[in-house]
Amino acid sequence: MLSSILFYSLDKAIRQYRRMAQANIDQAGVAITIDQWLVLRVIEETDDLTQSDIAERVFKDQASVARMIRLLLDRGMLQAEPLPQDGRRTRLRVSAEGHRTLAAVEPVVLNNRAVALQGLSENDLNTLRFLLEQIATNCSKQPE
Amino acid sequence: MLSSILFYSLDKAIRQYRRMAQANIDQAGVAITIDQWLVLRVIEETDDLTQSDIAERVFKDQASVARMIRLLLDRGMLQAEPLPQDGRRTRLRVSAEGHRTLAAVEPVVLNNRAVALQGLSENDLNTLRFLLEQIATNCSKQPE
DNA sequence: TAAAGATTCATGATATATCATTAAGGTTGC
DNA sequence: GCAACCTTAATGATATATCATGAATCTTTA
Repeated sequence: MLSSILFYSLDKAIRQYRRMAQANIDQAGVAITIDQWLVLRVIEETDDLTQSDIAERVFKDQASVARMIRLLLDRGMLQAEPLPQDGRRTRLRVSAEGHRTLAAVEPVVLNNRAVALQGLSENDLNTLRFLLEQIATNCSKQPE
Repeated sequence: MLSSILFYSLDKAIRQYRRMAQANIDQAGVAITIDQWLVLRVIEETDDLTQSDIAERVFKDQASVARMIRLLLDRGMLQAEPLPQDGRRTRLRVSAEGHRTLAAVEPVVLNNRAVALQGLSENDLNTLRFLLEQIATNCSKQPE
């Protein structure tokens, strides 16, 4: 039935996109995953977020974000300094290496999007976004 | 920009759906993940598939499918018999326990879909599916 | 029919998803 | 000022995603 095909299509679209996107990043010679890239970009944009804040923005789990941040620190993309006003946290900043990586990924991401959305009009995109938001809202409304 | 919001919405919709769906399955007291359920259903529908065939149908990787099948076997949802005509493969069949599980999950899945798609018309669903398929096609066309 | 090649499945490595829990550090209320 | 409570981050456990590779088993072909 249609509704089952729908979720299949949804899953398929996002997976194909992720595969293509990651393949293109790899091929550009940049060593970062899409998910790490997303986190790095959020930190670049807004300083001074907690892991939970970041998780909310990238729509992931705090535990996932904690591990991604650890990886980004290990790879020298991020730097952490202690925060005097709160001993639990650190202040995260994108390092020079991190900025270089973001700059290198930027055009690849733009190209990925352009490729993925070929043949879709502005109007299509708006429709799509509206319907997807509706689904997300429906799903979060009913925690039962 | 719009295209970035789009992929965010796509990601969000599928994640919210999966969270809700899994939560409702858990709450129904059935011990299976959505992904395992999907594989089990494919095997129920069509006997005598290779792991790669199954992977293609559920849009996953052969390696992922191999591990899910192992789990389903361990949990008694599936049974495997050797195939005389091909020593590499086994014939997978849904066990009685597997059938019980599928039956228990069925109404939950139908309800999940109904909840997720509240307020969307038949026409909306068609539009959505068409656009998502377009994106998937765009992404798979360009492996570069 | 033997060697080369293809298919099938399993598994290692690394990353992510999710839930649960822990430990440490803040905040509040009395 | 201390006890109860909340937040923050880290981590364990389990499942999945992906790529790569290995091993066993067909299949082809010369």
